[in-house]
Amino acid sequence: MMPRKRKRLTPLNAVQSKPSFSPADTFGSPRAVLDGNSSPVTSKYFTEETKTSSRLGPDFFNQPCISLAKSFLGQILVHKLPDGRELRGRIVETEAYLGGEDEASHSKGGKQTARNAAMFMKPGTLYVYQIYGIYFCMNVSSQGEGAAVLLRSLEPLQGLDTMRQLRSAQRKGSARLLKDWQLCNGPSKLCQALGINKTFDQKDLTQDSAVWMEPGSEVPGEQAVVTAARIGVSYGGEWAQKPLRFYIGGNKCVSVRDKVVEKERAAAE
DNA sequence: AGAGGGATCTTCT
DNA sequence: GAAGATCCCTCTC
Repeated sequence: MMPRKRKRLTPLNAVQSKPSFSPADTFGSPRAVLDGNSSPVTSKYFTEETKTSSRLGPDFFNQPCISLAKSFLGQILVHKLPDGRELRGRIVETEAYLGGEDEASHSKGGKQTARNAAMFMKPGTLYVYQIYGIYFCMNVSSQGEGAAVLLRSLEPLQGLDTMRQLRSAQRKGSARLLKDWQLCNGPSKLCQALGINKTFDQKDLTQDSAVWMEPGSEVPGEQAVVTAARIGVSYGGEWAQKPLRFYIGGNKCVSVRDKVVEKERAAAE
């Protein structure tokens, strides 16, 4: 009968339609800190090799799922917006979704569908899917048939004001200011904050010009990594309990902390 | 601090 | 036709 209402703007549209700048985004000091990429880096004294070499390559992504999930902790995810602004976040929480045997994975039973095709593509391929009709979650394909790593939270590093805009766009109480640590502390929050949507599905992190990963300067040691059960997968039977979630202990931006595991950890000192 | 419900729509049974 | 790798708001303790 009646056509369905459509009132929502996609986050990316929202950003692009912004007046190209945000007062808060401009740095107070004349000499801005890291302006990242952008501007004409035409100095002949700086080869661009230093820049391009900072992207994580195929060798990094070509790891078994669990190994990759842990290795992601501390690395930097970057999205360069169409207008040149770069959004950066440090990965602090991930989940491993193994192949066919994993009952909680979209690739359970080894079934490949139009939606999960990216899970079966080469390591470093993004798998982005929509959930609950309104949010997105982003994964990175790893070694192993149908295996991928879900990115659950980031510590925002650069472009925080843009992130705040993107996150507030759809929120009712947008007047309420989000704290820095609340910008990316959840799988769909980080997608919203970085402007990641379905169009990023099947993109290659080792090749794409708009999205990539960089090696972080502060990578946690084994000691600092907390291993716990995955979130929101109760339908997965015994697989729901398996320790396939990893996060940096004590980091404020982790979405869900496992107090029991952390207590055991402390006791094991 | 924790429980409960609504939003919203693609995907697969 | 039902459920979902979520988030946010509101209500209650």
